[in-house]
Amino acid sequence: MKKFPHGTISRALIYIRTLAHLLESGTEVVSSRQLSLITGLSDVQIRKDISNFGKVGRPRIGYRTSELKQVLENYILQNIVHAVLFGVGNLGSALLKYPGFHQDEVKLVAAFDTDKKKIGVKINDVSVFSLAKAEKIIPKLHAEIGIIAVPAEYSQKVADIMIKSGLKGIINFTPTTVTVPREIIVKNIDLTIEFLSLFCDIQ
Amino acid sequence: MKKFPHGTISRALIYIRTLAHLLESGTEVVSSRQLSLITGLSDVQIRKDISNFGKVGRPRIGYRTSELKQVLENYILQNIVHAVLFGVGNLGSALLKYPGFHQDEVKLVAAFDTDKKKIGVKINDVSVFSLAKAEKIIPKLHAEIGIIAVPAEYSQKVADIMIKSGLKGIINFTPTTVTVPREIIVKNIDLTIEFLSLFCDIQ
DNA sequence: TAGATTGTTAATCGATTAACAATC
DNA sequence: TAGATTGTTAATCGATTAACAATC
Repeated sequence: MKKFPHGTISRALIYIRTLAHLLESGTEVVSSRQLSLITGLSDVQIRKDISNFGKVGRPRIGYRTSELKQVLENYILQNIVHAVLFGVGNLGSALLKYPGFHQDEVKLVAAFDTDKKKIGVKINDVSVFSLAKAEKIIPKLHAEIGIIAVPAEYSQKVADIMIKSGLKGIINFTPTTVTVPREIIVKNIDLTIEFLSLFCDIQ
Repeated sequence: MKKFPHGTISRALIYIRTLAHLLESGTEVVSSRQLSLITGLSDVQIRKDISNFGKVGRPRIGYRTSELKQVLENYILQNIVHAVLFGVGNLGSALLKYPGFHQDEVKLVAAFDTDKKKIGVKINDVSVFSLAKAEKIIPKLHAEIGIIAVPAEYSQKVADIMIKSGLKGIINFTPTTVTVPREIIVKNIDLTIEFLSLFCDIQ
């Protein structure tokens, strides 16, 4: 699954969504040009991306909507991603209720917090456990990814727990850099940086 | 502000944060090698990034912490970014309470919703207005960026209102593509895609 | 057949990395 | 001076874009 250019996976997910919409509206065949108009990406890039997954289109005709969707999903969505959440504050709660996760792609399987008022409750069918039990519970859950949504000063502590628990990927919503072994992959989603870099772009 | 490589701005914001921490702990001078160890970025990249902002370091010595922080901030943080929020649901409420915005860099100046129960309330000192009044209110606020945090099916409608209101940048949290004029810049933050692409990376 | 569209190979572009000269 | 570190110029790398051949 490593052989694709970096952005191809993200764009493939956009293609899958777009194809799902087209299928709903009964569109059976679609060209790269049409996909380009919908997604704003260039038709060349769309064809290049799709060619990574095999020769699925027909010259002169385009792509069969359902076939292309199937092919992309076979490569990318074979497995549901199981994630655990650390920190059930405002952001954490919003993530537990995030409607995009309620489809079949991403599933939050547990949440952890240190606040006794939160421990034991269920939010959107996900149980909140004591942070102290994380290392015991997580290995049983087959989770791959952990989400850091705690206050920034605890992010490293939580990251350490995640690594001990066997998680392989971390999504860090705090505005801090966490230090992890090389084989662990961290993705930082820093909202302030997103705003500021967009702001620089529009200047 | 356009002349910098694409990632330089984002990384510069990380440098600013790191330098702030170092300053707090009384570190007066720091080398690119030390910054590398803290941030996980390479020392060469750090020097290259910093060189975009002038010759601020001293060979053999390193960078003066406060001076470097000042220089980076002068380029990047001259202005506060003013943003307006569309949609005060779970995610929208979390954004209104996001502690990262309470510093000086990003300020949410208004929120809009269609739910009468929400209109008129204040969350974290930000007033929630009727969506119908957006086009009247926004031009008076000097806001630059709009945030889409409404249900996905309304994202295009909200984007159209944003454009009519004179906003120049859009941060779209819905898993949809919005169509906008070329001069408007859209940044999509699609949490499902973030999870899935991280998942692909760890496979 | 002619025309449209895919998929591939080559060219371009931008960013990262490496090498090294400048400098305190 | 010798050594360490910056900052710049050149090399590398990867991704995007362009050109075009293949094909229905």
